[in-house]
Amino acid sequence: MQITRQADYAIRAVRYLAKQGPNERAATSTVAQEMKIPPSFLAKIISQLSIAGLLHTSRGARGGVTLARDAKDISLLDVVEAIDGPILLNECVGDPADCSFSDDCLVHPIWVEAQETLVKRLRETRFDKLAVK
Amino acid sequence: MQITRQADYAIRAVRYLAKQGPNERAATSTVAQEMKIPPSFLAKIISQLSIAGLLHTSRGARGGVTLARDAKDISLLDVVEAIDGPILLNECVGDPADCSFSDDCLVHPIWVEAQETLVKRLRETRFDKLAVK
DNA sequence: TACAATAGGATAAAGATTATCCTAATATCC
DNA sequence: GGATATTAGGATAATCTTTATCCTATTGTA
Repeated sequence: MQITRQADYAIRAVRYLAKQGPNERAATSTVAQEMKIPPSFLAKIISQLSIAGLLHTSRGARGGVTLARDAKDISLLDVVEAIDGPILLNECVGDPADCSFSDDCLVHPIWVEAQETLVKRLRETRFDKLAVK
Repeated sequence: MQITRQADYAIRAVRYLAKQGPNERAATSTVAQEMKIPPSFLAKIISQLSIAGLLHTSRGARGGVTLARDAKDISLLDVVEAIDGPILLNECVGDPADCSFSDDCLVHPIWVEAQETLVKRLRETRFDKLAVK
């Protein structure tokens, strides 16, 4: 019942990028150093965030990473789900067909509601408020 | 970001026991069959729930399992934490010393609050409302 | 052309999860 | 007392997830 360390690293990286101007680029190695993330691991994470459309990357000398959109338009949920996949408190919430008790299971709606509350909270939280100072 | 299947099995088992009278005992094998849980796996789970003080077990012929207290005094949180350990949305919530950014990390309070909300919801939910019909 | 940077594949160690099986202990019933 | 039913708990193992590292290829800049 925990986000992975990868997701935490991803959050750190986006926090770092959120303090930069939109035309500044940071090298992965710089972000890694500043935010205490294993550099070769961060490369993978940045790649995933880029595939998810949250970051723009550019190669070559003077290349690097920027946010793909304004920090206020990137949520904690965006970043966590880009790395860990959809938040799911219990298997049955994603696919009620899994559960043989689906019809009369009184726990199911509890998980659904608790999950919605959590997801909502993470979706409301944007990186303009989380940026590294 | 998911409870384990073990925790889900534990919830099923407690749901089953919650429909019994306080002096009825169910054999692990019966619970396993009714709630579709691998029997030898359930034995371990029941053992943990018993250590956690949620169930009473008795050996020998006519032995079996009962709730250690009234269903209304057992929460979803009790059962989940007995199996999966404390709910922790991110490592840093449990031990801020882990995190080198503890002082000025703007994400930390978000995790704390979201976790508290989730925990509260699970603590409020009692098995008298969840019992198998 | 040299250099700086990301892209992405292969590999691997460690840990968590999901079980199964066997023997021991213990309580009940005849 | 002996047979039987039941939990207790240790050993084992397969599979998956997580957390990385390293190497080569590609690409952009000066």
